[in-house]
Amino acid sequence: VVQILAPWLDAAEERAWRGFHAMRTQLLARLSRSLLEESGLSGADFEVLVAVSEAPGKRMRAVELGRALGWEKSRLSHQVTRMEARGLVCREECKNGSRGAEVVLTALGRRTIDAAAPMQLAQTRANFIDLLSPAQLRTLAEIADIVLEHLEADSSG
Amino acid sequence: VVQILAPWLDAAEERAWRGFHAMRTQLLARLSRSLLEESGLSGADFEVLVAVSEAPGKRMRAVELGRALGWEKSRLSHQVTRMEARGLVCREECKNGSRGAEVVLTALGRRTIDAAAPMQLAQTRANFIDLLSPAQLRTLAEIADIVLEHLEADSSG
DNA sequence: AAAGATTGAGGGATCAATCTTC
DNA sequence: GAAGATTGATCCCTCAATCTTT
Repeated sequence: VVQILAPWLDAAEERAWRGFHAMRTQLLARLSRSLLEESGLSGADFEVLVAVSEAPGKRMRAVELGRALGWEKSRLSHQVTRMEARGLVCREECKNGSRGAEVVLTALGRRTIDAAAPMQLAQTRANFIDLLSPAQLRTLAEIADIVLEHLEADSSG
Repeated sequence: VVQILAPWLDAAEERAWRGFHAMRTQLLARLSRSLLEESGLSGADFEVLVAVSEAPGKRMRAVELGRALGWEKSRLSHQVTRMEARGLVCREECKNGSRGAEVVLTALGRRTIDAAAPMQLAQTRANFIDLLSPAQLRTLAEIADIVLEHLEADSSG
């Protein structure tokens, strides 16, 4: 979101913030581009397929899926509509009680995610994980924990 | 882009990658939401206003602006069209030679960015920078440098 | 009314095609 | 032809409104 807040940040702060901003932007662009080229999937498609393919029975209630991904229900609904049109998943009525739908992986969806996941992993390693030392990875995880904890506390408190 | 690549990542790698992914997503959501609520600007609006407002004469050639932001020309064109409709910037023909347009900050654009920038800085501090130690900021900057250098080398080589 | 889900509109990002000026 | 810029199509995301079932 931010570019130049320079006058009010010291040099070290600015370097960290700008770096984070640029890395976030460019790494995401790289990974989502390669995913799209190699597998024909958007990042959102991929996340849905991974979540559903790991669920027992390769099916998941829509409301659960939304929670797992941290998505709004309308976003999930639109996304599933697009993916259903392409044959990657289908909707089925929930077994017990008719309130709620389930998202079910199709055979095509299964094949697609099985082919895409190893490639995406390789890209993630090559462009990120394997470039960093164990200490750097540890610090990054710490940073994420701190920031996420703050965001949660702040929104629920 | 990625959620669960767990089987092929060790615990430390997974923690760092998942943490980065979640932090990237949620921090961006928080900052862009507060920017929109407080100033009526999207992240893209903000970046354009900051860049133009810092240029000499509060004006900037479109091609330069695109380079500075790392945007495609069509993205910039669409964005400027929307911002022009809202009166935040306007287009003018380039002084020397008629090839190329300039994007010029309007009085409204000036007022808007002057009001928005301090709030956005405060949000960035409160939700990110001020939560981290100098050592953590330093490591994050290092990580960003490594990853960005790799991405550049990889795309140009 | 509340929970689960869908829909439509509108901003946003990317791609391919186009147009103009040099 | 190449650089600078615009346009239209399409997908993605958010919001507000709606619909259904309990």
